[in-house]
Amino acid sequence: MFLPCSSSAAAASSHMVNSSHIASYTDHFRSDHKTNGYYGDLMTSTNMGVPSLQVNNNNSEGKSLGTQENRDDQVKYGGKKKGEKKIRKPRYAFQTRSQVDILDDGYRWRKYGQKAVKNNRFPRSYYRCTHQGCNVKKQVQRLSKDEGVVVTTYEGMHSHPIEKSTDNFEHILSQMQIYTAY
DNA sequence: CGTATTTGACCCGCGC
DNA sequence: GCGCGGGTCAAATACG
Repeated sequence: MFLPCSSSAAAASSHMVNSSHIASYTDHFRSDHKTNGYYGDLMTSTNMGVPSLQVNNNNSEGKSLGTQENRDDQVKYGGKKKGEKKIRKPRYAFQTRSQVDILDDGYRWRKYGQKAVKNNRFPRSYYRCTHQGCNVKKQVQRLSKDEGVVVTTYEGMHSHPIEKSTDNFEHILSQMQIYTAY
């Protein structure tokens, strides 16, 4: 995915989160033996190139939900998709410690929703990649427990190049810390 | 004026 | 069947 080059994101914040548990995003995955390790690789690539950042491996169950998705699923709630597989799309979450929720990863995102999360006084924001034909989604939410922590969940994979300069991305990398890869 | 965000309504799966 | 929680749409609005 992103992170085209290894950047010098050594700037670790003074505080870090050990008790983070992202694993809750792997809620549904069991079905479909489709499990191609494919997405696992994807995930691995998330923390690629980023040297010296602390990977939080406390969540022993960082499984890579193996279900695949059909990309052209324009499911508007008027007409369901072809009614094929009801498999879940894999999602990948990582949390960062940042003051701002909107971490610019180089892609253009259009916000399409915001919902309050239960047991969380902060809302969750839903974004979609604006690139034509790109259905990648992401959602961003903040932990109510520790408002300094932002959880970003990606869904899908970009099939087009990044639109913005990576310099900026390195810049944001220097401000955040990735704790979990999967 | 075109594009992005806001926001309530709507859809859906699930549990009771 | 209904209510709830999570996710999405789309009209209105804000913004450059």
